[in-house]
Amino acid sequence: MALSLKIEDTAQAGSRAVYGVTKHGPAPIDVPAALGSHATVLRTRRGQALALAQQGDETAFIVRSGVLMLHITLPDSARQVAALNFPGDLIRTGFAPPCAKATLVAAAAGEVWRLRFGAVETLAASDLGVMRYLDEAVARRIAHQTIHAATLGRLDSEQKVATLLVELALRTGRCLPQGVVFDLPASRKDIADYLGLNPDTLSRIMSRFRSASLFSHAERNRILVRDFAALAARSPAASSLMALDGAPPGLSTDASA
Amino acid sequence: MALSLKIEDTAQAGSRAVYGVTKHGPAPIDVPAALGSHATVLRTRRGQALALAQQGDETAFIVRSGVLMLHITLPDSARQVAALNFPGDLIRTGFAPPCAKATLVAAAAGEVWRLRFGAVETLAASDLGVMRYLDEAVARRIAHQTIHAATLGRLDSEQKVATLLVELALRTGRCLPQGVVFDLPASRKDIADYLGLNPDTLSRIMSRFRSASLFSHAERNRILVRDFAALAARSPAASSLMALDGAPPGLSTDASA
DNA sequence: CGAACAATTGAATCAGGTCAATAGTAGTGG
DNA sequence: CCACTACTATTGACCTGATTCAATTGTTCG
Repeated sequence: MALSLKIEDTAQAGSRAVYGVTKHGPAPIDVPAALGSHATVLRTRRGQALALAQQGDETAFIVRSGVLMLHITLPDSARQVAALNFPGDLIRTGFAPPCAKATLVAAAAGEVWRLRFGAVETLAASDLGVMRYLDEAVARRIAHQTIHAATLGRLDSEQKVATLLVELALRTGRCLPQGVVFDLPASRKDIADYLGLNPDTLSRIMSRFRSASLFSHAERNRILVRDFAALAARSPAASSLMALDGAPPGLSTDASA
Repeated sequence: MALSLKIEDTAQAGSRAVYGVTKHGPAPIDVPAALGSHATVLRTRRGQALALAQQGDETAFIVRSGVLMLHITLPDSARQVAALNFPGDLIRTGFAPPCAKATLVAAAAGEVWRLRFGAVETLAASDLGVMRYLDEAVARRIAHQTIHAATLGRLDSEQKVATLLVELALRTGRCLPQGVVFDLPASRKDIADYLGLNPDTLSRIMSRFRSASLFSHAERNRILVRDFAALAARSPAASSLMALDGAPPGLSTDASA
């Protein structure tokens, strides 16, 4: 059961994303190592689907690197990407609503720990650090979903896209002298499904932002934001996200003045 | 600290709602009594606001009866009702995103337990029942928010309203021979804010549903659904909600065949 | 009874969705 | 290395569902 990371998946386009992701972490609480010794380590590839439940048991997943999306499809309805999960985040079988098609899909190459939730509970009872992590992870997730609900329900499409970009910059971005760089972790379709837009509209808005110089494409699927503050100004959720996820060091957060 | 329910708040329009709410409960796990002995019991009145944090401490609220709404207002944005909380549900200070105006408002008269979250954690470490309740309550909430995200992001306005009515019927409805009865727990404005609609649109759709005989107004703010199955058929989330919250006994859930 | 407010409803507008045509971008096999 | 195919993304023209605005009706409460 102990960690045996003899996996070589520095494959494809994975490595860089991983570095970027793990590097900056004023993330509230670290994942207790105790959980690692009970986990099965999974290596994910972009697009790979993970079974949400392991042989009927309630299962927990902890993202170590990369990004995981939870896809939900209600009967007779379009798909919704319910959540993006970044390193440190926790997902449980019970988080997905019953009677809906739910899939956990890796958006980027990365590492995921899988645990039986029963084992996590047992651990939490004896190890206060684990309990704190669980409570903290869950509260952060709910706060995020709350922001996301406000985004879906009350923002117009430009604001929605700006909010996503801020979120990605905060959670997967690297700060370079020229600005913040991050990868779009999914296809236009997936991103549109996360924001409750359709892909055409999303594409239009990205073009609009690009021509307004809010960002530029370093290369395919990679985005460079020169002026983070200008981007943040377009998202009503920016300040909440920064408070929740922490701003990458050196960013214009403080320079908001 | 022990429960001292010497409160007479059978006031106003409260009583009936309360009965309806508490009666049918195939609700997954009951709130452990152990929590009650550490709780401050609050009596709520419709419209009353509760402070989300108690003197800076992380605070937990458990709804015993009535309905609580979490209002969120992102800067420069319209208000969003992030969640409706029914009996058995748990709310924590940490669930509200930082940097946003967050308020906990009672939609109906009822009873709420307030606890320091630290005390809850301590209790959970020694009492497995409490831990189970917490995990369960949190998972249910996230599953609900996931459904809500899909509702906000992917359903049209009729489906949104149908989904809300199903949710209310399941969680606060009473089954009478003529059908299911429940109260609208908030003003049109609040309900619209929950669904990401504007009040005019909501009103139009309610009228449309009424003239399609999907429901009738027994009295002001009270709704009678004769044919629950017909209503459920309009909401893609109906089956998920029924699986999550349990259908009121005698309802056409089983008769879906 | 009348004032303040909540809900309904119609008409005009617009943001975003739909459809369709085009242009990029892998990936594959000669 | 270069076609060739299968996708994914972009963009324009058009259309529709939802919002906005405003006028009206209904409800609550002093």
